[in-house]
Amino acid sequence: MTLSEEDYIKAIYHLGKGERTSVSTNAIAEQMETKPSSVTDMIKKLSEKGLVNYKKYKGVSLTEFGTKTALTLVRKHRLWEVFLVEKLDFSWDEVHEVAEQLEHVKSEKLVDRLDKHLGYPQVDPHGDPIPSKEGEFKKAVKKLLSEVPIGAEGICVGVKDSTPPFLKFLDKNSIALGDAIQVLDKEEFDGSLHLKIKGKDIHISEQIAANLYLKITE
Amino acid sequence: MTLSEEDYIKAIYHLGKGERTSVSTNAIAEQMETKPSSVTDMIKKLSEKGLVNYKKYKGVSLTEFGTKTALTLVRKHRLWEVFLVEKLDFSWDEVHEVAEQLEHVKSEKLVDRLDKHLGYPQVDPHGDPIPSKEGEFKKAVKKLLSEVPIGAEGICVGVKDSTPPFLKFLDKNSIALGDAIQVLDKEEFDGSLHLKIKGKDIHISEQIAANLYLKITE
DNA sequence: ACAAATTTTTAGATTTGTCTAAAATATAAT
DNA sequence: ATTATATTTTAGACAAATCTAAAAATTTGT
Ligand SMILES: [Mn+2]
Ligand SMILES: [Mn+2]
Ligand SMILES: [Mn+2]
Ligand SMILES: [Mn+2]
Repeated sequence: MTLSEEDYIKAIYHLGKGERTSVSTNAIAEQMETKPSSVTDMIKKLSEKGLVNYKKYKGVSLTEFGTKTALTLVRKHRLWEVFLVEKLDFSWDEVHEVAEQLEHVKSEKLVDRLDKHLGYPQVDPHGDPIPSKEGEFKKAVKKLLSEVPIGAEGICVGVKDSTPPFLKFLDKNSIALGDAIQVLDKEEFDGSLHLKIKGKDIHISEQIAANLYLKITE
Repeated sequence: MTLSEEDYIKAIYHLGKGERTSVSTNAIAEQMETKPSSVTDMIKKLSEKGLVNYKKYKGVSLTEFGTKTALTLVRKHRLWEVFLVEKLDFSWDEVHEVAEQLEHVKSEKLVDRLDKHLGYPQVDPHGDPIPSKEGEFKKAVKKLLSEVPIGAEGICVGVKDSTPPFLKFLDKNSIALGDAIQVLDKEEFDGSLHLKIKGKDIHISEQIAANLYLKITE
């Protein structure tokens, strides 16, 4: 498979939310930052190769083989992201572009050894699950911190309230996007939470919790 | 620069032994496993871009810019080779193909961080020197172990006598291609050598030393 | 239901990198 | 110095991936 074919397969996978749903030509074009006519050409090729199901004007979906291929790519992408953050001290938000290139390196041994080197991580730096070699993985969901059960673990991936006062509050309490968060306890009384963030225990009000998104797997 | 352009530049660099000597179309074609006509086409493009000096029928040589580009690629290639051997436990002889792909990943930060992660290595697993970010490096020479001064360090890269008896001898004494060797002492009396190989001290006769090639830098 | 708007596909062109076959040039042999 | 051989370049073609412009099919709105 060429680099381009691989990126199309990944795009179709992500647009279909990993569920082999039908995806439109225009949606793919937008995702790939290309023209719909180019997408049609590529879809035909992928169809020939048995990676997608395609009927003219009726959208496209991944075959089982296509899904397997996509999962292998997602696995590689996310393992490289972990490598960049854990081993090379890249930050959360600068790994994607590089992983987008590294994912295309062809060597099964490389991926296996990388996985081992990283200690078989389950999630990438964005909290997204890493498929196993066999293509199995837990799904990730994004929830408000206030709606998550005690014991939950995840990555802080967004804010609901993005006004300066709230962002400043987060800064002052050194809570940042990309941080791993664990919910230690919840006060029934006021809905406030005890968290563990980067080793430290902190306490936040329900109002804060209701404005932070957590990505959790399982 | 495209992947293909990069591989051509590297090929010209290696064929010219890093000395900006003139290289023939056929030599490049052989190295790249392609046809001379394809090489001519590519040379024209590289010439347009100021990477090579080219006059019809008169061969091609790297410009200063081309040499700088080649050194950057060689640096990346060799750093990835070190990574594969040191961090992912690849063996000496299986890293080249993968590094051939990894070298094309575009991210200056990635290379810098990789270099740091590896502890700023000076040579790759084949004993070849790794150019600095500025493109400086020591040259590597291949010499018989018997002709090397006391104190020399290098990588065992070949045998002069490749008959089964000699290879069996090496096996029995656990000397293998790719091993780092240091010459500790030489007996004036019989020319025999004291070596350090993979932490262990061993003693070999001049006859053995005269059949082992060492790659040493500087 | 039918016209209008949108989406998707086709037709034809372009760029990159490659190829084969033939022509041009350079090198070697007599 | 000619001829023969080898090397290099050109001419023309092709596959991959893209684009624009136009046609076809689908969806939407009334
Ligand atoms: Mn990619
Ligand atoms: Mn990610
Ligand atoms: Mn390469
Ligand atoms: Mn090497």
